[in-house]
Amino acid sequence: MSRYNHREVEPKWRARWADAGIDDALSPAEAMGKPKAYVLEMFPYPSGRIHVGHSRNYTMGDVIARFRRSNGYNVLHPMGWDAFGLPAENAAMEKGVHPGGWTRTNIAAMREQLRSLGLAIDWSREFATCDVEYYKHQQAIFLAFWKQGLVYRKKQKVNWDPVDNTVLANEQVVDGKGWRSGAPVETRELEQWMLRVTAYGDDLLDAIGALDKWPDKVRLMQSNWIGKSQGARIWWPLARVPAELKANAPASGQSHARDPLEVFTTRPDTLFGASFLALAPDHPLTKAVAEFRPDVAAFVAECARLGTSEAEIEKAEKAGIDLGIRVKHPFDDSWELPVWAANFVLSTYGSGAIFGSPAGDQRDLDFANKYGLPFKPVVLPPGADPATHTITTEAFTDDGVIYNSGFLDGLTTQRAIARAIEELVKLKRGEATTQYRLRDWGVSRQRYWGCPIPAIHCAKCGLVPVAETALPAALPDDVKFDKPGNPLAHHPSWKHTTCPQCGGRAERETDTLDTFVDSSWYFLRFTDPHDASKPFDKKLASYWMPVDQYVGGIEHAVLHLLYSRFFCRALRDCGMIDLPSGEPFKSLFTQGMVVHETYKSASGQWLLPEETDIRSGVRVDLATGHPVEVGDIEKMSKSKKNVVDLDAFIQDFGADVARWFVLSDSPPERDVEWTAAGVKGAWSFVQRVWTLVEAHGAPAPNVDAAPTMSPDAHALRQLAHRAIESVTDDIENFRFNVAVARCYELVNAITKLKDTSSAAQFARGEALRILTQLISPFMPHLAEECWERLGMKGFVAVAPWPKADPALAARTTVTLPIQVNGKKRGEIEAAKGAAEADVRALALAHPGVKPFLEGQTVRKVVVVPDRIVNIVAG
RNA sequence: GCGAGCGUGGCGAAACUGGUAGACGCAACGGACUUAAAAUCCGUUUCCCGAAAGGGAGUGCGGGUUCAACUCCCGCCGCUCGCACCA
Repeated sequence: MSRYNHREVEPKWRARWADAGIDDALSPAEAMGKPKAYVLEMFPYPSGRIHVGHSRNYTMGDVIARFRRSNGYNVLHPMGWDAFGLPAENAAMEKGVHPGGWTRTNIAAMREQLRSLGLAIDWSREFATCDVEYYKHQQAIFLAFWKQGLVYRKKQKVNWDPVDNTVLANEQVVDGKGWRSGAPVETRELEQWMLRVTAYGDDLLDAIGALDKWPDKVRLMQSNWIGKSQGARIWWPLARVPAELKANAPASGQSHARDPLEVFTTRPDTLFGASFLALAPDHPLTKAVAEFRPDVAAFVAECARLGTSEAEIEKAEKAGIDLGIRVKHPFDDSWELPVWAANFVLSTYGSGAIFGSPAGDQRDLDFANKYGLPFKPVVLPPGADPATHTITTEAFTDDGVIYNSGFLDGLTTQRAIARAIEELVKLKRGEATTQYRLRDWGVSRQRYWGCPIPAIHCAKCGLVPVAETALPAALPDDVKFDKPGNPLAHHPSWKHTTCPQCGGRAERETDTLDTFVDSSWYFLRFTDPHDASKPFDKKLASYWMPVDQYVGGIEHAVLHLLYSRFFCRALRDCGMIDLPSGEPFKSLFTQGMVVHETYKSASGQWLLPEETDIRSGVRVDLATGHPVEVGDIEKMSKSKKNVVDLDAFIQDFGADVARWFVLSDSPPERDVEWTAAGVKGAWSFVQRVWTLVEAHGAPAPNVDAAPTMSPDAHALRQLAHRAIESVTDDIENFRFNVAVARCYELVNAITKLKDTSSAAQFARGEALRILTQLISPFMPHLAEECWERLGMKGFVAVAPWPKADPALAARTTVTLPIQVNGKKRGEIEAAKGAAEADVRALALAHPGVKPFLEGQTVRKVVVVPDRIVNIVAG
């Protein structure tokens, strides 16, 4: 008997599939009424090589794609490359290679790796976002959005590295310093290109309700991100301001020295509990005061220093400074409150100012306690006594009844909010408003390796779109990374052009687009990937969209998904696609990571798993023989070296073992730990399946065997048909680990059947064919080899998915556990659907039950049909 | 701080709308085959008492609802994830 040789078998079948073109999607016409299924995994960034951890995401999508194909769907399952981005430029600076060349090399390597996994991907549709054939259409889309009023320019704060002369991404700021230069990062305002996502804010929020095939977690994260809150804006008239502020103010027009201070609140009901106003450190009024007060200037600088990383702000203790300004309470002109600047007020939300109502907000209370500001409770918790209720260090933030609050006394929180707003409107001191956390999307990046923004700066005409006929605005190849800043801006000739309107000399925009733009419509391009004249054909996109199953990591739960949802709405409204809902992804699955132990050598270096081995129970460093420190189990990552290389693994064990392993054991949404023992289990399963199939071969089926079938053989047939039902259901519901367990059960049952009669041979052959089909989405190469060995024609990959024979899958008898007072005392076999009275009689007469009923009165017998019997006695 | 989720054998886990807790895999142990080992095959394996038959306990802890709770409710403890202190 020959051992299964994956090194021969796997490439053989991949070549045959490719020759037959079975993985290519059919056009709508060729599909001839087949339903469509668009299955997509989030496309990868071509960072270099892939490790086994990456394979899980693609394998899950592949199982779904293959399963749909077997069930008669016209499947689109494409792959491409999210190929623009920072790492390529870093490589250019560090290794002196061209970002394009580096990216292409990586793509070539990763394509081969993905191919070797045996994924049923339509490679004819492959593209990379750095292909000019892709991004020129992105520029067209940008121009369409511009026409639609969704594009504008605005000054925005950025992290500026004064040494490298460049804008830094948040991840490039380490401890407030530039990662490369080490210089303290400055905040600068730059004119940035913006996309008006907020135009769709309400729709993006409301539509989340209809995304019923998305994880609740992601839906929640999306709605928190959009963050709609109802409340009021309130104007607080200035009562007293420092003389310097007045002196610096212009004589007329708007001025912080005269205009009321605007504050947003969701709790206008607590206005009578107000004890101070607090402004963000970069609020215009704070800055105005800082101009003549060194202590305020120092405070602002201190906040800016801490402010680069959100985590640091979070840990920072509440701090503030009195600005020497007094305002009048909106309900009582004689009541004056101090205005402070405080580090916990965000300039980017609302108006960058709050009123502090310490008894009803923990942050305000902490702040008031720290600086000795007064406070009084105004919300009475349910059941509390107004005479004794006090607040000291813990604020009461829930709903209650308002007191100590003049005309609001006695109202519930909700009614008091409405009443307070009514009064504010009457006094012209405020109004109801809706506030969003969602901000417009800044898409400008001052970098080379991205899609150029198709705009021209003309001294005469101002900002002018590049003419559509002049697209693409292609990236120049001859760029240098030898000096700081954006290479596009340094290029000697690229930016010089003529104005499309006046024909005069003008300059190209040198900003490129955020790579999230690239990934916001790639799934549309896959529907029509080679269209030279437009981004995609409206009919094709409308046929394939939405993506029926999207699979990816939870790390994209907010931005990528939100931007894609925005793009689809905007494209719909530009008339480019028929997608009434505007929703790109019908069903979303977020998969868990592959994790692995980490190893550190005696000298503190991270070690690759293959650089270690277990010697007499202890894991040692192969280079030195010293024991290694076994660290935490973490997500596979290059930096911790806890990765298993895909090529080496496939060479040793085969793609099928990797695919089977990453889907075994752990539920797909949870992390799975990669272990040598687990690999061994998957490997021996492959061998077991092959051994069974090999031994059985392809005997002529004995069709009239059934009447003389032994009970064991019949039981195998039943189990096989039940396995069809279960695995089908499990794949449908993303329970791959359970599907795997069912396949093990089937193999165990086939192994156990020792009967060699021809009827048993028939049952065994049937079970093996079923097994082969059930494992085919998981281990496609092995399945093809088995299919052939079993004498079947054609590819198992395209064979119709098996259907369970209801007569065999159905259960005729059931085992009913008998409980006495909830404790199991025996069980009986009964016909399915047996009469309740019969079951009750059998249960009461059961020998295991009787002793427990002696001397007891049977008070009740609960019979749950086909489930359980519980006798209540006492 | 806020929000969400999770907690089941030595380990990864299963258990449909409340109905036999621990399917399946790994590890471990025993056996067969082998000169031996690996591989493979056959068993055992939640814990405690017991030679066995059998009994008792058991799904983080404490309560509750129910004939019946891993599942539902209340209160704790622990862990993980997300976040922009969102006023």
